[in-house]
Amino acid sequence: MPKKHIRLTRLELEIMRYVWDLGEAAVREIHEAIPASKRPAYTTIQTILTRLEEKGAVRRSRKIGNAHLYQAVTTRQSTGARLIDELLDLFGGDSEPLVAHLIDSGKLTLEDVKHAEELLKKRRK
Amino acid sequence: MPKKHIRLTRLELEIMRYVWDLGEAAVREIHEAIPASKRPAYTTIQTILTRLEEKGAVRRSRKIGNAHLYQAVTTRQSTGARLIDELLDLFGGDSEPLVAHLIDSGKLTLEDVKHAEELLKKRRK
DNA sequence: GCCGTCCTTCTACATTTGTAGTAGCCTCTC
DNA sequence: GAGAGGCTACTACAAATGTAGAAGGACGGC
Repeated sequence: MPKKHIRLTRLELEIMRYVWDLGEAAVREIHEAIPASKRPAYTTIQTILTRLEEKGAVRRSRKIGNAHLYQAVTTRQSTGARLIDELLDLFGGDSEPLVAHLIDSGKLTLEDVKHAEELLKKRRK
Repeated sequence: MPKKHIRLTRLELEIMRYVWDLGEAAVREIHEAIPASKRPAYTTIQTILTRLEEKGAVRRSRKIGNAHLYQAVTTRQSTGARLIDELLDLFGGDSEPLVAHLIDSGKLTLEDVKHAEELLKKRRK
């Protein structure tokens, strides 16, 4: 069975994004992928990856040369789902404010909505 | 001008929820409003409120007897908006996965979607 | 086979966060 | 106006988080 919940910190989440995006990543790849302006030291990334490994969010998949490659264990979906649920709590479980903000900030398109509607109808059956 | 960003921790956010819900709240009110099973010590709430005050998220509005009443400075909306945006970053700015999860977990109704659609159409003009 | 690189592993440490006790100051009630 | 009870202000401290240096091992090129 899957781990209860893995609580990731902001920085950990930030690093996870790269792991998810890259599929499989070495410390150096992640380090270089981070915009120079906010790039932490190489060893900082390493430390975080080690902690992520301890938390069970990533695992070492294989080695290339003497470098480890890390791979996500937790999916972006499930991690995101938890965060969304937490966010909803903030609004007492009502998703309306959330959707409203997405629209206000132009992140939710009409197309997205149509798609959502379809999903909903399909689901209803 | 408003503070750059106020970064609230999980517990702080939890407490803010009560402040928002109650409009104006004393430490004791919040303390009692929290379900006994997860209720921290009275002074813990107090500490958090003091920190929230330092961060500029709440302010002391007035006193009742010798107790301070706290009031939110930051709105639930703006705080939520920031969190949503952070969440979106996780998905590379694509709100689809977010909406999909809302639907999967039954939090987004067809009615919500219709409403969103209207908003969008209005906004497009 | 040797050397420079690069990677890992360990260790360190300041801050932030969660959690709460203590002491003393008000206030309301007699 | 004296006492009880509640409230605040201070202090404390462990754990989590962000951040990184140092030391040494291994790999690839020559």
